[in-house]
Formats: sequence, structure tokens, C-alpha cells
Amino acid sequence: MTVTEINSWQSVKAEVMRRIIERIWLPGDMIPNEIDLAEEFGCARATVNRAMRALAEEGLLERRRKAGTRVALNPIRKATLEIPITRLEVEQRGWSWRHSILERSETSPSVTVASRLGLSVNVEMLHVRSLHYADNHPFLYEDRWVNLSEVAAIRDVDLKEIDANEWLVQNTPLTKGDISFSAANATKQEAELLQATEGEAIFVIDRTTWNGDIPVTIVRLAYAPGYRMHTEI
Amino acid sequence: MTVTEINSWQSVKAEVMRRIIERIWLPGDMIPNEIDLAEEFGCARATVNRAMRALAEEGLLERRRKAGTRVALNPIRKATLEIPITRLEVEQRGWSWRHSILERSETSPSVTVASRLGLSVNVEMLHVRSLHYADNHPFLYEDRWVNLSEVAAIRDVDLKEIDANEWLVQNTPLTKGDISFSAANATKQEAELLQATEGEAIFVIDRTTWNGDIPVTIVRLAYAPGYRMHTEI
DNA sequence: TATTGTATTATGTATGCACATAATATTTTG
DNA sequence: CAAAATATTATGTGCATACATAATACAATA
Repeated sequence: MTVTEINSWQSVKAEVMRRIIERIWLPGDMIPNEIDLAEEFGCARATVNRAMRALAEEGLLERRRKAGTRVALNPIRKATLEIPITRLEVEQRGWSWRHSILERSETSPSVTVASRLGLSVNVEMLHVRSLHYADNHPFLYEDRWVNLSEVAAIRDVDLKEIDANEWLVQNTPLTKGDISFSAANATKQEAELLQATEGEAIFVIDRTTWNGDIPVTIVRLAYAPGYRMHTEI
Repeated sequence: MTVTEINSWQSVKAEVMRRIIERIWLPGDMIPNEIDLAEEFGCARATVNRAMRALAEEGLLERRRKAGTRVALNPIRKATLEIPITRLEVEQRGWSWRHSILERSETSPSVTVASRLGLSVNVEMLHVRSLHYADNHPFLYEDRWVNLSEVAAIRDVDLKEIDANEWLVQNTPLTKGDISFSAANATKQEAELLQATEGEAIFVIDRTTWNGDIPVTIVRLAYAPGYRMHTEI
């Protein structure tokens, strides 16, 4: 055999990908079954299976029992974006991070907040507004509500020392999250805080998280102008 | 044994997740090695490995050879967002979709476009500007450049019939993509097209895609005011 | 003491085999 | 001929074993 053996799942994956990229196998095409591919590549079926599973997870292949495997028609490449801790995000860019607490109060939520969490307005919550800096420039304005009946321990945390999000991430299990991204014109208050001009376009993330079915926190993150969220597929 | 045997990788995964969520294993903690877990659960090491690998891919565990496995300190819950085809996105919301071509020309790219693609300005590209409507309301303004030397076939496509993105997704393999999300103030032109007011905050997606190392297309998507991108984790 | 070499260890991967499961194809039955 | 029962098939999973690899701990050496 002049053929180099393809016997690691990574090389099987690479070879299958090559055939897709070079359009030897077209979108929608059925491809040979695992047994045949294993024979062709000179490896075990489990090895082929490992490679194919990886490609299916990436969205390049569609697999169904008995029906077989085909090249995906809409390679809906799923972009995975990480929900970062602001401190790390800032430090990763080589800037120094600090944050300051603008408000910290224990109160009952507004109707809007309560309804979005599915809670009564009588529940006691922690309301924290804070500003994150990157190299002493305003970077992010955060407006957060925390469900105190679920996360009572946060009462005793000094949020000047540790960011609320960072504390929550490390101290409460979060099983479910709801995130939306949008653009908004800076309000007068936001503009002042972020050293922007009123009406300037601001990137906004709204996030609600639950532990099981119990709402934990709802937060609105308003980034200083120029912020870009980036990902690769 | 009164213990129900945990012998499928899914149940191993569920049990390990339970221990993390219920804080039996804390963030940063080392957890037992695969051999011990296999013994405890009454299954093979390969089964434990399969489960642990899945959890590591989800970001809940951090694994290193010899060093062992620990609960991730920052459970970087990765949100996966699908890169949709606009027509489907609109139709999924129950609206009717149509789009109109504002410009279609074959020309050489601007310096900005060329440099972002890593191409010379002498390359011939297809420049398409189009407007997508949802229920006859402007939904998305799209400004796209396509590398004709890589995707020559698009010359003969009637883009009034099929959206460029949809055609590309179905007819060229895309192996790599670069996506960024940001907020911008609507320019006068954008405001007119999207029936917005000048300066209104607009959600923008910039996307570049490659096939292997060859750039295929670069596109800027400007959404009408009020657009939200949504995902769950 | 600092550096280099070596042993140890936990995860990573490959293999052969067996059986499970889902979906299709085929045959039987009313 | 249509509906139900049955066979077939491709992927999915589990197991035991073996060896590979990376990272650490520890000993040997200069």
C-alpha cells in the first residue's frame, strides 16, 4: 500500500472533512457507512465513529440510525460564545480592571423585573449597580437584581472586593440562562457613566439565570461605545 | 446493592453534574480519577471517560493528563448560537419574507475589504447590497462582497430568486468563520433604508467566512431598530 | 544547589467484540 | 390491497485490553 494509513480518529476526521471541502462529497450526499470507511482507512469502526460523531457535533454531517450519514445541507455552523467574567475579559485584553459600586440596596423589585423573573413584587432582592473600568476608562455599566431568597449568602459579601457576577458564578450553580443581545441609544445617565454622548449606540446584553426553576439573577450589561463581541466558527 | 447501577455514559454524566450542581464537588476541586469513578459506578473506564469528555467540552470540567480532572473554576457556560439564514429567521417568527437587490456589481474590492480578507485589491469580487423585509417592513440591510475566483458559479445565479447567503450556505463549503457583533448609530443611508431615524441604535453583525484558507465572503448585516439576538444556555 | 534524567501516573486513544436501538424494507395476514 | 408483523441494517453504546502521551514527582548527577 502506498497509502498512508488513516488510523487515528483525528486523521479520519481530517480526511472526511477534506472530501467535503473539495466537494468530492456534496451537500446532501450519503457517505459510505462506518464499516466500509473503517475498511478503507484501515482502522476500527469505533475510530470512524469517533470522527463522524465529532463532525456531526460540528454540524458538518447529519446522522440517523439505519438511514446513514449524509453531508449536511445547511451547515448551520453553531457559533459558541463564552459568557465571560468581565474582570477576565478586561485582563485578557491586557488592561487593568477595577470596578466601583454605584448603588447597593435590599429592596423589592420593580414590576418589570419581577414579572421577567416570574416572582412576586414582595420578594426581597438585592439591587446592585456598578461600573467596570478597563485601564481606568469606563468599560461596562451593570444593573443587577439578585434573588435573596435563593442566594442569601450574598448579603455578607463585600462586593467591592469581588464582582457580583464572579461571586455568583463561583458560588451558585446556574443550570439555565436566557441571554439576549441588542443595540440601544445611550440614555443621559448611561452616557455620563460611560463617558459617551447621549444617544450614542451602546451594545447591551440582558441575561437572566436560574438554578433549576428558581430565578437567581437578572442583569443588564451596557458596554461603552466601540465594544465588539467576537466569536469564531 | 440498593444502588442503581450507573453504567451508561449519560447516567455517569448526570451523576457527576448532580454532584457539581449540589456543590458536593466545589469549583476548583479535584475529583476522583477515572479508574476510581469506574469502580464506584460499576462501569468501565471508557464509559467514565466518555462522560467526562462531554462535561469537559461543555466547560464544566477541566482535564489535564496526569494532573487529573477538576471542577471548572469559571463554568464558562458556552452559549451556542446558530448562524441563521435570514429567510428562515423571518419565517420562523411567522412573518413573510422577501428581499430586494439594491446593487449588484462585479468590481475590485475597497482597500478595507481586501485587507480584511487578506486579498489583493486586483481580485474581482461580487458586490451585493440588499434589503430584507419581514411582512413588508425593512428588517435587515445587507452589504456583501463575494470572492469570485473562489465562487465563480455565483455569477450565474439570479439573486432575486435566492438570497446570496442562502445560496452560499448551500453551495460552498465554509470551514471557518469570523463573526463580531456590535452596536452602531444608523447612518443617513441606513436610516432611510431601514425606516429608522438617523443615529438610531442599530445591531450589526460583521462576518467573514473561509473555505480552508481561501476567503469566500465578507458581509455586514445591519438590523432594523429593535432587533434582538437571543440564545439560551 | 541547580539541572538533568527517569519513573510514575492520569488521561487519551485504538481495537475487537457484543449487544441495543431506531428506522427502513420486506413479508405476512386480514 | 392495506395494515400489521417481522427481518434487516446503520448507528449507538458498553466493555476489556493495550499502548500512547503529557505532566508531574523524584532521584541522580555535576
